[in-house]
Amino acid sequence: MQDYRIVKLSRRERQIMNIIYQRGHASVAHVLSDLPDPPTYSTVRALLRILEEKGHVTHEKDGPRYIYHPTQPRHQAGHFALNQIVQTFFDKSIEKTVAALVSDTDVSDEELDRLSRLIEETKRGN
Amino acid sequence: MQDYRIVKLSRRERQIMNIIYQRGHASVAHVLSDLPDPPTYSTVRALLRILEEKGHVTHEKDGPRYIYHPTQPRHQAGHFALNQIVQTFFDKSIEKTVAALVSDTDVSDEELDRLSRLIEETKRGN
DNA sequence: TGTCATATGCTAATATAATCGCATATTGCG
DNA sequence: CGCAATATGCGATTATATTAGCATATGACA
Repeated sequence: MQDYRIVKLSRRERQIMNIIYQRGHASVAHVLSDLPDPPTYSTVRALLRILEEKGHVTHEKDGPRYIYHPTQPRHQAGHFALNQIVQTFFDKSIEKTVAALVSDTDVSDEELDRLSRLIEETKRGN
Repeated sequence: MQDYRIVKLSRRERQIMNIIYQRGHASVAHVLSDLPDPPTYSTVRALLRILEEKGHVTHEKDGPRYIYHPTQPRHQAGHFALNQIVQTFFDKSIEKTVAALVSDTDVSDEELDRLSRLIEETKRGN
């Protein structure tokens, strides 16, 4: 995986990147409001500055404020993160991972139907 | 989720926990051999000591050496980590997550068949 | 049984992360 | 226009993580 840098993030950096990925993009105020044990506004800005220096995010101006975007596309980061989980907790088994996903909470029958269809389509694609 | 503490792990702590979860349990030497940019043996021991103080691992004696085990069960930690990913990168959608899983690499038709069966069984369980 | 290889116990130093404060700029609006 | 609210720029401090070294114990085996 090209962007192995993501595993080197510190605790706060990681939390912030998660917030930005979850929202797609975010202002300082957004990040602050989503952070657990939130520090001050200044602190968040400092961390975003560092993340930008390291190349994990960029910012654009939206009127008076900065909006931060991840540099690595969401789907790519998602794939990477997901593979990590599969390796670490599910013996590299997609099946075990899916089992955990569907066993989890209230997965509706409609959702399960969509999953069936998804897998059938994948089969045909092969 | 009860064990929200896991998100507070530092970079090295996280790496070490991942190794222990991947292996199930591990000695200092195991952890050291799996760590990227490996530090010294002493360093790994210090980190394991800290993880034990914080309650993330325990150790048992295996002859002359310590074997470290996670305190939170693997499946539980896996569920938690997986949910985080689903929330952060896949809009809380199980379907999108599974799509990423099966689109990824070389998923065999046999694997896809097993997935189909798994989902059918889940439906019946509902 | 003596000795080498490999453990742990404990302590201390250094590097990095996390935090905040003050000065200054910009926007929106009465 | 002028002012309150909300930004950013920059610098400095404190907390935490990361690292390593030395002394000592334990096990395997020639």
